[in-house]
Amino acid sequence: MANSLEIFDSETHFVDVLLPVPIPQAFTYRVPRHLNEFIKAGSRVIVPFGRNRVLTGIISEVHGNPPEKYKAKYISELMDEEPIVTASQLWLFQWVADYYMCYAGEVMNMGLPSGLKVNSESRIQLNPDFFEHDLLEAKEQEILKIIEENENISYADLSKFIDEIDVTKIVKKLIDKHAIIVYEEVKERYVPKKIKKIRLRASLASKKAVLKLISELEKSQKQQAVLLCYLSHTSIDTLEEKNLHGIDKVFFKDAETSSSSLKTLIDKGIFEQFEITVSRFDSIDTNDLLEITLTNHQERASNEILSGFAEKQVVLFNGITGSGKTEIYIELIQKVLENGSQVLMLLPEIALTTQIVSRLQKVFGDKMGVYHSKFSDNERVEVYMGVLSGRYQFVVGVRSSIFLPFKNLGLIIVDEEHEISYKQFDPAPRYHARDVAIMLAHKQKAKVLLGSATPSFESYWQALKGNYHLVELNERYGDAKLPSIELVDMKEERKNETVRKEFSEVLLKAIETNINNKEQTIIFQNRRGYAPYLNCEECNWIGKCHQCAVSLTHHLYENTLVCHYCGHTETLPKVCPVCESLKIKSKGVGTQKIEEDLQDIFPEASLLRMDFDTTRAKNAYQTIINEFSEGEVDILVGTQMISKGLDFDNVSLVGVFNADKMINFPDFRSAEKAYQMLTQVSGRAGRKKKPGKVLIQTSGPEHDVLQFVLNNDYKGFYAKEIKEREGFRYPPFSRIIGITTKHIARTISHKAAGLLAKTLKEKLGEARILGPEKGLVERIRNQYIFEVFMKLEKDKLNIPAIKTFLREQITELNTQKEFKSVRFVVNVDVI
DNA sequence: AGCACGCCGACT
DNA sequence: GTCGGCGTGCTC
Repeated sequence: MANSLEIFDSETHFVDVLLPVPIPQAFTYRVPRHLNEFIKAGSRVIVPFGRNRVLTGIISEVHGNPPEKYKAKYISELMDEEPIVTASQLWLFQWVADYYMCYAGEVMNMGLPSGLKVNSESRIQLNPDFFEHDLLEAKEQEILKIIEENENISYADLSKFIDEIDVTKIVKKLIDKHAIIVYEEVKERYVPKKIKKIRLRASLASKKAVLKLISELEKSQKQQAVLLCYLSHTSIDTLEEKNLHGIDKVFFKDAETSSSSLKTLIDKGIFEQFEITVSRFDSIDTNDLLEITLTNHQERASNEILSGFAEKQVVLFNGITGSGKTEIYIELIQKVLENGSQVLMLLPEIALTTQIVSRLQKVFGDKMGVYHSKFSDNERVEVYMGVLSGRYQFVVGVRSSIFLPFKNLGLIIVDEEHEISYKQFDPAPRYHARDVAIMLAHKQKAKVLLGSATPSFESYWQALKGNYHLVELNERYGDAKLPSIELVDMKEERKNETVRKEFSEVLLKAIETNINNKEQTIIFQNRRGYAPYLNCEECNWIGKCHQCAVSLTHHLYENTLVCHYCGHTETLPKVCPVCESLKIKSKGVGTQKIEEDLQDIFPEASLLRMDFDTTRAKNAYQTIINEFSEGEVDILVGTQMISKGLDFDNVSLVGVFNADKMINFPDFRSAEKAYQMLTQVSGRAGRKKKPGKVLIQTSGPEHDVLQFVLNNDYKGFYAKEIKEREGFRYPPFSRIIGITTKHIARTISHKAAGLLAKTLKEKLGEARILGPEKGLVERIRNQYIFEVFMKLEKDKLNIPAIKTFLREQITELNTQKEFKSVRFVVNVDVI
């Protein structure tokens, strides 16, 4: 109907466009005829969306079917001559959306660097057909005058012209009266990096001409100096050829020549200035690349991996910490690159800024692209486009680099495969980079190497079942010894009253010895801030966040109370806000407190702290690591950040402050996580010649996780835990889908979760549904949180069908007026 | 998700 | 009276 008056022929094209909005439907736009021959799936388009929004989208399909129920709008602009998104990426966006129960547009939004999207800015224009100026109020006239004088002014600039607080309101009135027109100006965000260069006018670029010029400038000493500076950077004998490229303008500045003289020479037409586009990444000298040789053990492991790939798509490489996994990776990467295929190596975010990348760079030079979240938008676009053009055949990156435009991957390496940071938690898509990597590799017929010293149960289980090939390496590199691990029984120490500020005597003695021996110590406490809560000893008041159901953490240096969930910050009260008592005390221990206490106990020692708070700035992380590696620092206090991919030669002691919190966390995975974390942290000790020592403070030394860590017995630990998992049908025997309800009213959130759980139980049986339970934190940002979990056996159930059913049930609940504003967040494979 | 529209409280 | 709070609905 909507199209009844329009005439379409075989030359009328339509496109389905992926837009960065969480809406299930496809959006169909019409293609203006002049773009017909240029339109391709995978290219970016700018489209009007809604009343006056302008968005960048990706064409997912070109077709000739006019939509039946509405009139398609026209594309406003085609941004690319050639697609910048590959067919494989389009497929992956859809696969991730289906599997993780979100929308392809959301996946696209996350997968593309934001520099590839456009910025739009509202600009204002006079309406040429408006003549009723006398009908306007004074204020409106005033603003209209400014617009008249500054044609096409932006909204933001307009408010700078006038003190009026509510410019927008008056502008709105002017729009209503048709005095002005507002439109969206769109511009690309990516800005290529340019440098300014200087060269001689072509006719002067010869030895003869230049010599003449030098003598002509005899009277203008400063200008002559500029010219001589130029010649010192080129070469007078090959001037004609060298002059084409010119020299960087900064060279003149570095040589401290007069900038006004340079300008004069440019104005006289002797020099000319031009710009070239350069890469944002420093080029690396490719003549000086490092060669690596493998030890016998590494050689054997490498060969086993290769023969594993002959049979299986995925190889799980279980190599203990310090076994030199990186060298083996390098060897494999080189082999795959020689075959002309691409390689992607995934690293957990935090490991990426460090030593491993610089090591890889020494081997692969600038063939290797690095994709990291601390890069700027512009830098990320350059890596993206570098992969697309084939300039980077090898990329090391964080989890989102699985969405880069690879065309012929031969190998994906997922290092520290067990790391839970591979799973994106918020926002959608809540994907697991390792699992998506396996899917992507399957699609591109590539191999996957999962590496870990403490494999996830999922992967180890797959390996033992024979679905993955398993390679193990139990030798440390060189003569490095595994650290000796000891438990410190805090109950015992408390009884003997040897505990000082929560530190055991054993640990303090060990630190002291270490300081005296000029060796370094790492203290691990997985809690940042100074103290986890503030408590009034008079009335028992506890500082809580007003919009989340958690206590506020005391941060000493900032003198603040901070909510670690919503980021809310307030200044530390001097007296109790309830009873005005002065007896308000910090309780519990965070990294700041440990740092302070250690400084107290060892006033001579130099300390560093590494946690979320000290590593916010772009290079802060690197700075701390450098400072610590240089060896002047005695003790490094840190959260789990310190456990990832760092090798310090001089660390001979690792102290784990409180192991009990990790072990007793209410989650079926807590033992697995605690084992992984303790093993990783222990691995930081004694990487070179010195055998390291690890001291774990605990009040429950008999706990079997600790016993397994002590004996470095991954297999024993796995064997015991997997039985329990099987008994309770927990992963890897099942898949868990979590559904979270969020609402400002507790009862409504609870009721919605309850109803959903009820229908799911009816459909799938009581045993498969857990909950609803209130969230681990009951309220975050004023939203009450309830959770329902589905435990679905992989082998018995049709999980895609269950997902569809779940989606329908959520939609159904959202149509009921009581639950209209309840937010349902679905998390497939919750961790 | 954003953004506009629309319907009720507390204020110059 | 009106400003502006956020509930509701729509986006090709």
